[in-house]
Amino acid sequence: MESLVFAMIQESSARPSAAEQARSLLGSHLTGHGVTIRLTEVEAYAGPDDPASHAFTRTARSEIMYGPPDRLYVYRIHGHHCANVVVAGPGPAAAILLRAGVVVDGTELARFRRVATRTGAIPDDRLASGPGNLCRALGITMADLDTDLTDASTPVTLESGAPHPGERVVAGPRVGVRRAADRQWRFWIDGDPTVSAYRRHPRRVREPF
DNA sequence: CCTCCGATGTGCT
DNA sequence: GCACATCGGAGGC
Repeated sequence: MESLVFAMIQESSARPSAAEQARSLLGSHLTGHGVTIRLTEVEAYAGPDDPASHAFTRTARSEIMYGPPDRLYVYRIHGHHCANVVVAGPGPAAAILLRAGVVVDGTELARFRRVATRTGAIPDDRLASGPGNLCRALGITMADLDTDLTDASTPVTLESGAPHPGERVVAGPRVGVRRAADRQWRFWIDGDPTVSAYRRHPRRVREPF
């Protein structure tokens, strides 16, 4: 059986790129510890050919990206958690960073989790906006590292879906990355209020593909 | 052991 | 627009 994300791409018999698989994740439902979101913003990260990817240097941390697909890769940055879906790309390693979503179930629980870090009310469209906020809303921590997302008995699961009729998918450069900043590997649903604004890395470097 | 540095979020100017 | 809190990964020594 093919991987979850790969199975959603119907045309093309060739192995889909990380970017194609990222795009195909939009509209899918991700459930984490009682909260479900519909994905609206994702980014693709590849292997040794992608200087912005953790898999660019193969270490104990990035090893999971070289392993089987449909596993959850969680890492910490600046004190926050970020969640990725490992996919089987044409290269030796790839994962999709989950950047934002609309909460479709467990809204009260998501609000409760987010309130801990912020004063005052949080608008519903900000509950899972940004990779760190997404993880906090869904209760995703390092304890969820390597979760099999196709196993319904785990606290974190992924169900395939697609953008609603009429919704447009757009692409742009990945947020906050220093290297390979010209690669248009970020995908989002055009006009969705949960999608974050683009921010350049303070010391962005140009990189020939 | 030590230094550098982010796939970030928030608040302030 | 900018500053900074914050902390583990990675690599140099």
